[in-house]
Amino acid sequence: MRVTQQDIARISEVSQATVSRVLAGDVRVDGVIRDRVLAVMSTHNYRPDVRARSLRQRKTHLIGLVLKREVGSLQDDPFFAMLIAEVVDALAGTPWHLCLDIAADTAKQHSIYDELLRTRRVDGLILVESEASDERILRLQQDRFPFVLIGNATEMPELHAIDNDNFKAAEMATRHLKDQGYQKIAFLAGPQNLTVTRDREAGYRSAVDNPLVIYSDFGAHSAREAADQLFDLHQPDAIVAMDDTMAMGVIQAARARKLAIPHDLGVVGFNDTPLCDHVEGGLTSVNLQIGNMVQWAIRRLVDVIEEDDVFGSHQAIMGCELMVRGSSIRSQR
Amino acid sequence: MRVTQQDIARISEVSQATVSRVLAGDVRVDGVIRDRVLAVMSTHNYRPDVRARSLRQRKTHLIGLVLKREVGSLQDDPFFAMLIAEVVDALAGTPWHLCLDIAADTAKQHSIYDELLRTRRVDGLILVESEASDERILRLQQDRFPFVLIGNATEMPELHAIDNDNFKAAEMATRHLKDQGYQKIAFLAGPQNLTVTRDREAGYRSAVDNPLVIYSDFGAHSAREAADQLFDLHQPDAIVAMDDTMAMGVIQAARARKLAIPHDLGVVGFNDTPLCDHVEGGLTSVNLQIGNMVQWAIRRLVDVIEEDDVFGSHQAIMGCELMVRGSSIRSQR
DNA sequence: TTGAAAGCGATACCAA
DNA sequence: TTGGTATCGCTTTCAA
Repeated sequence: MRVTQQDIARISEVSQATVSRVLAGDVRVDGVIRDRVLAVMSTHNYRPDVRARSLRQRKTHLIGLVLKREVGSLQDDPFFAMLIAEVVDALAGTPWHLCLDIAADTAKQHSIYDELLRTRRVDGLILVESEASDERILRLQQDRFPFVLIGNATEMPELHAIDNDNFKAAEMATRHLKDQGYQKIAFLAGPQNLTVTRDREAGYRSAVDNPLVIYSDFGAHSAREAADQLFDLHQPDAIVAMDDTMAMGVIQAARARKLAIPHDLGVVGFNDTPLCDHVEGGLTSVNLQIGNMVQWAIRRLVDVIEEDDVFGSHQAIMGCELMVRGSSIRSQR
Repeated sequence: MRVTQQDIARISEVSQATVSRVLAGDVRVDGVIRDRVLAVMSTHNYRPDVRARSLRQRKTHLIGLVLKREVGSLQDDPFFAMLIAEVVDALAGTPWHLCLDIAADTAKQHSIYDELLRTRRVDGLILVESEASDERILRLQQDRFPFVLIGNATEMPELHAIDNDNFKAAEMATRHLKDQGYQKIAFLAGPQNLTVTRDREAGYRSAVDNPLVIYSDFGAHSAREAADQLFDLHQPDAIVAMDDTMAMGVIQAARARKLAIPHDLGVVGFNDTPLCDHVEGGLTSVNLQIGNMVQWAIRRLVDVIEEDDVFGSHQAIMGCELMVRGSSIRSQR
């Protein structure tokens, strides 16, 4: 059997309570006793059982992240890779750990939320790609489960949330293409029901005279099909895509038609993923500072969890930066 | 306060033990009582507390995966993205959840193993990129912690492990280039101390007359530098790279030198990541069936955990397939 | 400063 | 078939 606090107490000839105090760093414990207990702990390689501790302290030190994606479609999405990487990085060295799940559809997501939160598997949740008006959010809020949102929550200022200035980001990307001399700039949007789509579309529209918008699912494949439609119907000379993967779809479609980038077609993506450097000449992309957003979100979430601060609220808007690369530099030609 | 089993018992006017039995689906419970209890549970939205259950059952239903990477370097590695995606996918719909951590160096990794396993945070561990001879493995084995290895463990047949036939995979990739008429095929290897490097190097050497090997760290950047060295010193006309990201480094170096792919340079990578389709013309790559490996590993791990089957052992070798794309098709020219 | 004892919320054994 | 009760390993009053 594994060694418990009870064992340490017996061997150290003190009470279990004292061992617990030593573990907690309680200053009231006599120095001599503390050293003795610590010595016994280390010789017996004792480590407290987090399961017991979780039960007693009502805290698992686990943070949940539920991805909303078709099973199997995750690998093709550098955004999620970045997101996960950033979360894991932010948690490294802290007492917090990440519990990662995936849910294909909304129904599945509901039950995962239940499994994670109602069963108290995790202490809090990071939500991405959720709509603030989402029924789930209301429920979490109502049950006072700690969570933070990465995304637009301006309509519900009482939520903890961080978002990009997606309007400005899209506007910036579009203006850049305009400045480079592109005339007919299209916007390859994501699913229409997402606020992130709506925000960016608005930013795009504000920068262009004759808006040309097409909606598409995420992923290179859907984007490629949408781009083909755009080429067939409207012959744009530049495309702002909702993310780098979709921009890759555009580039694939362009290659198939022998459209030269950036000469015949300018392309801008979002997220500034490693993909951008892999494209020949480079893919211009809007860096959304996902790392900073994640760090903010986690810090906020931990605060809420620790202080039971479910009522106070903060929201933040993260800045963004246009990373100009070859795919949009027409002026040099 | 949240509703406990005690509450359900009181409201249903039965003992807590009976509620527990209903929850466990114990057939001995009277149908009428069971229905009553279930009704009360559902009206009160009761969900058992996994923390209490974990303590009592000595099982958290959490599986640990510790990534060995510099903090911040994860995003650029589609292999890990695939790995994580596959694990999450494989776990979706099961009672198991993933606990994901990262450790920069070996020392950190040690302490994370301790934190995860000795504290009983997870029930078992999936190890990747570990060497079978690794001291950590001996310790885990000695402590009889459930774990499976994704990697070469032929030297320790008592371990649970699954691996590719890396020798054959590299041999296949190299022969393919030879068949395409490439004369001077170099091998861009990973860190020399990894068995995966050694296995693939051996496969490469077996297929080539004048081996030309250079070692490099993982990642596009290091690979690009290594490729530059190769070009400067040996002018190979084809390169087998240890993974797709490194192959991207090779491609970047080739672009800078105006080497046309596949005409002047043939390139093959490993892992068959989404990257392969993003490269113009496509990147030929060895598909290692990571999904199947992960599924095998998890199935095995769960078996070990559930049946306390720490002694019996199985190892498996996964097949592989060369996915031929444009980067290695010289013959058509 | 230390120890005894009461939980945390579940499971499972032993009687009835 | 059901209820009472010990137990999982730890934290935290309450006394001493």
